[in-house]
Amino acid sequence: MSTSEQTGTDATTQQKRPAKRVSLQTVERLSVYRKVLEELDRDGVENIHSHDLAGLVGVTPAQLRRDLASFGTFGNISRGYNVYQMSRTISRIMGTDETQSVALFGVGDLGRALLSYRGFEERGFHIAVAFDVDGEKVGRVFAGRRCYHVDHLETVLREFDVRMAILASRPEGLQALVDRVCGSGVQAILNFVPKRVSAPGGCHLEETDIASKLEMLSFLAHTDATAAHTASLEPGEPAEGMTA
Amino acid sequence: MSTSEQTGTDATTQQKRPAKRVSLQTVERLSVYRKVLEELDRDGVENIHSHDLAGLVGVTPAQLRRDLASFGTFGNISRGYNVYQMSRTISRIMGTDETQSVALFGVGDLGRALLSYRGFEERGFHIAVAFDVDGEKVGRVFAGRRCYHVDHLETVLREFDVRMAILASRPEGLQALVDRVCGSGVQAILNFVPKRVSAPGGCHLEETDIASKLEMLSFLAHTDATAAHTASLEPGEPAEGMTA
DNA sequence: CTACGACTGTGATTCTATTCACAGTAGCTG
DNA sequence: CAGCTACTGTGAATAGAATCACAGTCGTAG
Repeated sequence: MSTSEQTGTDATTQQKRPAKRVSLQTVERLSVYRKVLEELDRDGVENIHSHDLAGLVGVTPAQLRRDLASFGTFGNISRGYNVYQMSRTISRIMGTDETQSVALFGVGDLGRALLSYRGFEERGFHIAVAFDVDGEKVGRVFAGRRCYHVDHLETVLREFDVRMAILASRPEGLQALVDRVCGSGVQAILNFVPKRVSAPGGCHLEETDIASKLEMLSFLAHTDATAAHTASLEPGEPAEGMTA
Repeated sequence: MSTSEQTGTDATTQQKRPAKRVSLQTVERLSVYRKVLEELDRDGVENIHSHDLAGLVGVTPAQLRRDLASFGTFGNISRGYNVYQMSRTISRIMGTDETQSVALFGVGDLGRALLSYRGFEERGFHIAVAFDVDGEKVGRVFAGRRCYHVDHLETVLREFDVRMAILASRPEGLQALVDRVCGSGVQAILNFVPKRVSAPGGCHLEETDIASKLEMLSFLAHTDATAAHTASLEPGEPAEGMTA
């Protein structure tokens, strides 16, 4: 939403490669493909056809093929896609073929959980440093990562060559934090704090509101508990006047 | 995908109320609207126009109006929408106007973080019970919630009248767990475990893969670091042969 | 060596979501 | 009380994503 501005004033107009514009939904699916492909690779599968892989990840074969085709030609006809190769290629597309340093802001309960989450390393991310404002936490080491005071983020971020950040702090002053972080070379931010912030141009920001997911699920559960998939309000409440 | 079948053979063909089909994206936005509306309500704002609210949440006024209109008529012309009323109405639509009991599976780092997360209660969710398989954890109380052994989930879930569940366990045997949970009256599951599972009919399942979000951000950061928004593969790697 | 079967990549099509734009109306002003 | 302003709700238009369906190709089998 905040990441979709970008006027089409692309300098290099005459490109050889397809260079299509790729939707975020495609990228999201790519991530799933890669996850499944790695499992397949571990199981020793070498090649797979589009409709088999599509079945495993829960999309249509056509969609899978189109997703992949946005990045060029992948598959060998009548042998399908090479599992290992394709997994590597997707990693390269996403920039996760080499481990990237990530900074964590906020060493509360969630922050600590993220620090000890094993899933990041094997997906190409390494939380290199943590930040907090709490004097109790600053200076300590959590799961192998030192916690610095937010005041020094500019220096520390550059020192560790951090390009991505995760926000798991208190909501107070979050926007100011985002601005500073973006100003220090961070290009992408994953925000767990349930507070709306916006990133300056050139920096991508992704919200992850856990409670919001629950709300969606609650809606789904409630709606098809009553009507099958039609949601309407009971006729008794058109939200009138009440203007104090 | 699995929730979009439903032929239009609606019994009550002559409905007064709109009863349109609502997309998940709309619901996701509703959740954001409500969050912002509650902030506004706390700040004492009583009414707001579509374009002001739209500006705050980052959508177009037209989209906001249409989202709301899928559920009936909300707004007072030339006074806009009543903040408090609308917030309540959205809660009612999502079924979060009354607190719902949620079960947590897996009391690892993430599970404990979720247990101590304060955001749930104020959004209408209460993690009532926790489950684990670890003998060290079963029987203990975490942040006020008792941890039961997964073996007894059927009894405990019914006892606490749980309709929603959060998965934060180990990936082993996850599908079996999902099946049992769904068989015990749970209608919606939020899955944090990075493993693909499917829910039986009538039960909704939502994936939340944190690493996947980072991958998306990594992609975005890498692509507009090179070309503005066009992503292509370097010409050197068409993923040929290599079939061992 | 040739003919067949099956798969990928992609133009064309359908379906869905978003935006535009305006009719209709509530409140305000003089 | 009449006229004006500015808003909502919604039909129509547009943009975008998913699917269909087939041309072209590769491997295989006889």
